[in-house]
Amino acid sequence: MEAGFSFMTTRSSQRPAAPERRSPCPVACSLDLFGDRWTLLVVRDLLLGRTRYKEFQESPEGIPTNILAERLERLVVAEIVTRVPAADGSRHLAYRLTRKGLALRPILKAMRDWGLTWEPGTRVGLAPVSGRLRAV
Amino acid sequence: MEAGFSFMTTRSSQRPAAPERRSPCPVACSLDLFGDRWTLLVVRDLLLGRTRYKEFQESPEGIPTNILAERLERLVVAEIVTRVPAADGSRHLAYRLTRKGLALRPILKAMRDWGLTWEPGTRVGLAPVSGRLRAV
DNA sequence: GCCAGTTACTTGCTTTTTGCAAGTGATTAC
DNA sequence: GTAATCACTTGCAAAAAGCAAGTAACTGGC
Repeated sequence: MEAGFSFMTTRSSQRPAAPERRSPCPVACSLDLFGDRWTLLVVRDLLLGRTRYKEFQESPEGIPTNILAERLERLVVAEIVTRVPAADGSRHLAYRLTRKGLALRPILKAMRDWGLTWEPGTRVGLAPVSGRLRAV
Repeated sequence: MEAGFSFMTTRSSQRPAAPERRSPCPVACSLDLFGDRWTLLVVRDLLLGRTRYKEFQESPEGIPTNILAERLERLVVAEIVTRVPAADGSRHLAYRLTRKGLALRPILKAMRDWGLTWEPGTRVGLAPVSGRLRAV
């Protein structure tokens, strides 16, 4: 419901206080936020200039739609991503990385470099959109 | 069974061929290997000089023992970790990062830096063991 | 040599999360 | 006005996580 205008709702004002941290370790805390097989792929897509729900769905890994919705919500709550109106004037949504989200770039870059070096058969597949941001 | 000598068994010779990759993207491939809430915490402990099963269990996050066993096995199969005899001459096991595993350091470092910068309340908690390796 | 304790796990079971398919209401395109 | 698209939600089966308990091999003290 209320899909097209959800960026105007109070959805992000629900603050879950503190969802319990396993330890004060910054690595453990990071993993509590994005320690799963999908979240950083959405961040990768965002870093490559993708901004819309449908674009995330079209990535080659094929994220299930319910998981995509849940991860986007988690990223918004964590203030890594914000919902904004789409740039094209339509009332569709767009997702954008906050400064906190853009700061994830070194993590993604380190993962890409590690994969390219140590996992044979991997290669940079997704092209950055337009000229918005260079490769992860 | 046969705990003390399992590093002499053929356990690591069972090769699962290729456990299906979601895409050739190096980030997706990395997440297939360690995209969960626990695996990189074990790698963190290894980078800090911890080498034994019990030491991993004693980390503040409290990894469940069955998950620890499964993750260690996966890391061994992925050739990120090797099982070796403990240094103290006893017949206990020790786990050590391979070159491939040591190459994960930039990822862990980027996560630590991000957490320290963007997640208030986090701090470097685990001390490196003896002089073996400096902080993640 | 005997017994208690430690190490490195395994097993069983319940809860949570994932993954797939189908459905839905608002918006946009023709 | 009708069909298609967008951004989801819902339902359900399967997989994984999480907890507790158990266990074989080894070690340490007497």
